[in-house]
Amino acid sequence: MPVPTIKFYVREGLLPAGELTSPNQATYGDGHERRLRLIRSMLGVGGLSLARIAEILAVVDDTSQPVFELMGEVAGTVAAPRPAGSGEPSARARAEVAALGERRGWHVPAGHPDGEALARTLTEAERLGHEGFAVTLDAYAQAAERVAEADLSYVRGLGARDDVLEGVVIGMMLGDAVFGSLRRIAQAEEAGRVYGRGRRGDEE
Amino acid sequence: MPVPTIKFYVREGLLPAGELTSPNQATYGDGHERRLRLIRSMLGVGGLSLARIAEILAVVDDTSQPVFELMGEVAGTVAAPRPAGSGEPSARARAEVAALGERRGWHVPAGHPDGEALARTLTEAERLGHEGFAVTLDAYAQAAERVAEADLSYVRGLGARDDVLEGVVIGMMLGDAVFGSLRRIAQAEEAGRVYGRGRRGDEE
DNA sequence: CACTATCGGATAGTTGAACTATCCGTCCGG
DNA sequence: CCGGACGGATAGTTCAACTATCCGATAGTG
Repeated sequence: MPVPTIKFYVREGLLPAGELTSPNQATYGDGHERRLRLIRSMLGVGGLSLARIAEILAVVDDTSQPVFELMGEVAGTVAAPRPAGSGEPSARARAEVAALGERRGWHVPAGHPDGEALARTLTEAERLGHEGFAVTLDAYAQAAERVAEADLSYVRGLGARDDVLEGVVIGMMLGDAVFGSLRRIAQAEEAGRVYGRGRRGDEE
Repeated sequence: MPVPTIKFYVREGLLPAGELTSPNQATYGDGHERRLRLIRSMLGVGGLSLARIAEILAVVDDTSQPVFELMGEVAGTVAAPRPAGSGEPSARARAEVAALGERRGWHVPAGHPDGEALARTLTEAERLGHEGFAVTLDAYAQAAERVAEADLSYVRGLGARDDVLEGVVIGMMLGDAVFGSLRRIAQAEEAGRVYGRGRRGDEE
């Protein structure tokens, strides 16, 4: 890890400065290394911007609140606010989201950030002529529930506050990456089943 | 859509030039608009780079192969080759991936691109002190299978070749975005169930 | 038929994010 | 006691994705 980069992160407020032992000598500890690794992972695996990383770290470092209030906060902060096309979701997409919430017994009130994000994505699908994509929503939702269960039970197994928050952040990022890979494998598998040996490369 | 941007896309080979009717007049059609919309969506919702978009479009435009051979190709091209940390996956991660493939009856030979990507992500988890994250793999894999089924059955409902390929591309991107939103909603829901009203914002 | 606004094509400049290099003054270590 | 590493500040670099300007030709208007 190049030194100038670390200096840069300190300047940007992502990494606390070391303890000054004298005007030009500072000492770094375990926490610094851990934090640095976390930053690099969010950047690499998570694909987050430094600005977003700074927000997340701010939440993680705010010790003034109980842990589980913060969890949702962190999860929400991890959620990427993609440009996602134009802007406002269509009424139809909103209705679809509301209906889905109803079916699954979810609490997704109007204006819920993730609900809105979902509606915007569905609106984008409509604009692309794929309004039928919404038929997959229930299967996706079931899958999401299963993953969320696994996530939560993993997080519950973590001990201290810092570990939990970091676990949420990391679980969010790694989970996305892991699921992406698994999804592609499963798709290839399914395509093979449906269409008979749809091979991907020259393997097997 | 600003004209200079379109010119730029044409220069980059993302968008075919219009039919030249005279040295300085060209005509654009339906396909151009459709293509442009697709590009903007990959850029926005999918968060892909122009370089990657160009690769994907090249595959979509290559009419020399049967449709379902191309499907896996497109899916693989959509897969983001994140820096994902250092480089080589750990032996342990590889073993974990192989074991998972075994349990699920998947064909994931050594060197399979998505298998490797998955192993790299798990290696990253280890480096972050979360080797236990792997216990969630089976739940994730089940969820991935469910999603893949839904994806495939959606794609089967599309008619012509172009529609199918575009559907794969779009389904991949939209699916990721949709699943991300659903996952966060489901997590909040699950957190609420497990910890009792873990609220997210000031709603409800 | 003249004339100007517009188009296609090419070249060059801008913006923002994430670094990277240089400089300067201090102080630790040999 | 002195050379070289360190902390801090400032400025420069690189890359991606645009954006603006210029040029010559032509299409459409009067």
